[in-house]
Amino acid sequence: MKSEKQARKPSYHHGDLRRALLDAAEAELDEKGVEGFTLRGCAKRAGVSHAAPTHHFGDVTGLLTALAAEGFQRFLATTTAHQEKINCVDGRARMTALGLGYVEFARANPALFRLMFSSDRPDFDDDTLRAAAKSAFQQLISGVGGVAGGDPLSSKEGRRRVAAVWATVHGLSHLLLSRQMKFLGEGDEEALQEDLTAILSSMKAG
Amino acid sequence: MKSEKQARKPSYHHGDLRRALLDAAEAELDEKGVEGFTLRGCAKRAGVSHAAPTHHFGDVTGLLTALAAEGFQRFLATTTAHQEKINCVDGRARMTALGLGYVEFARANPALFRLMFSSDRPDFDDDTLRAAAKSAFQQLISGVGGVAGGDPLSSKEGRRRVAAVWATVHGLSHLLLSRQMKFLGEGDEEALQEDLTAILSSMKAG
DNA sequence: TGTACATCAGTGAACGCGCGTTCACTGATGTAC
DNA sequence: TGTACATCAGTGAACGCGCGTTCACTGATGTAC
Repeated sequence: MKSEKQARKPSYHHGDLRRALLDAAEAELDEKGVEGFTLRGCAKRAGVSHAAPTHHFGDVTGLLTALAAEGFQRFLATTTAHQEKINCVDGRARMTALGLGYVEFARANPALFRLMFSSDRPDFDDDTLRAAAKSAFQQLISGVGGVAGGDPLSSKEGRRRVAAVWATVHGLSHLLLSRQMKFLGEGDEEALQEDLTAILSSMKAG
Repeated sequence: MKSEKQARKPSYHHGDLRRALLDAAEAELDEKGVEGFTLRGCAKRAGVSHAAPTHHFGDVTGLLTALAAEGFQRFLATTTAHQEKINCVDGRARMTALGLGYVEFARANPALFRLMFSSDRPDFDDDTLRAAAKSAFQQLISGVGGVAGGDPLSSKEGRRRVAAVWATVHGLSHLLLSRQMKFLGEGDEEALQEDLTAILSSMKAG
């Protein structure tokens, strides 16, 4: 069994390099962007030789795939937390909370968001990543569509409603991240929250 | 003066390499994606040595910047054409046409769209690119906001309306391009057009 | 409690590759006289 | 119309760089006896 003293002192073995590499990869991604991400930079940031990640992720695609999968898990946790926070059974209120969670996740994790939604570097055929993404999408779809009740994807109108809401939150996320929608919120965090809530609440989705 | 015969026969000088390189860059972008784009691949595609582009664009950033700028010009032309095609003065109809043009441009020029909206490889501080992007955005904002009349950005409600519509068309574009919104249109082009029109028309923007 | 040994998780040197860029050059073109 | 010359727009070889990956290795750990 590993004592605390052993865990603290510098050791040849890292302890939890997998975790450290995922954290480093996210930081690297934030700093360099998806396009500028490198395995070597990531290993350096984690304080290990650049060959070390191989033992945990195989190659650079493996690392980015694992990171994206974790991103979808955290995404799901964020939207779920937003829904639970309002503690309300009203479908429209829950939909708005979900949408706010979506945008919040993007703003809190810009690089991760881009990796998950706008990059082709991860392997989206990977089982773990597929499953994580599917869970997130399914919650989104059912949550958003739940305003009218039933399976939203079973009717043309339902699909259109889901598409409209999803597109709105996705577009807001992208445009806010790339700082193209500068006229919203006017620099004030509270004003931005108000604007987002108003936009989502006013959607004709029920 | 250059005769037609001279223009046709292979020559040491290209004739219009600048144009050819922009076309090649777009094809290269389509095939390899923004992340996989290289100057060398682009030059090869245009049939010139990989040092040739330097004379026209300086470096790889210069080429991508010029391509993005041209993208915004074509973007503006597309949305304008969509508006003019309906030949109608009704603000809501014009807004819908604008939105359809936006999505259509993205679908017709996926790689270019990503370069313009989701990449950091072009130099967005470049004067030409800034001007082209500004024109496109301004037409979008005034066109979308024009439903209610006046300057949409001068009131909180106006800004929110513009944001909602812009986010919707931008989000639709992204999600359609990355094939994440598979339940829309159901593979049929006509059905997709109907869906998009319905979504845009139903927006509470006036 | 010791000891031998298999396995795990790192190191660091080396590899080949494709990249953007630079450079001296040269063929083609346009212009002055 | 001819000629000299400057400029333009290409070539192709060469450069250094950082990248991902491979490899033999070694220190650390866990386990069987």
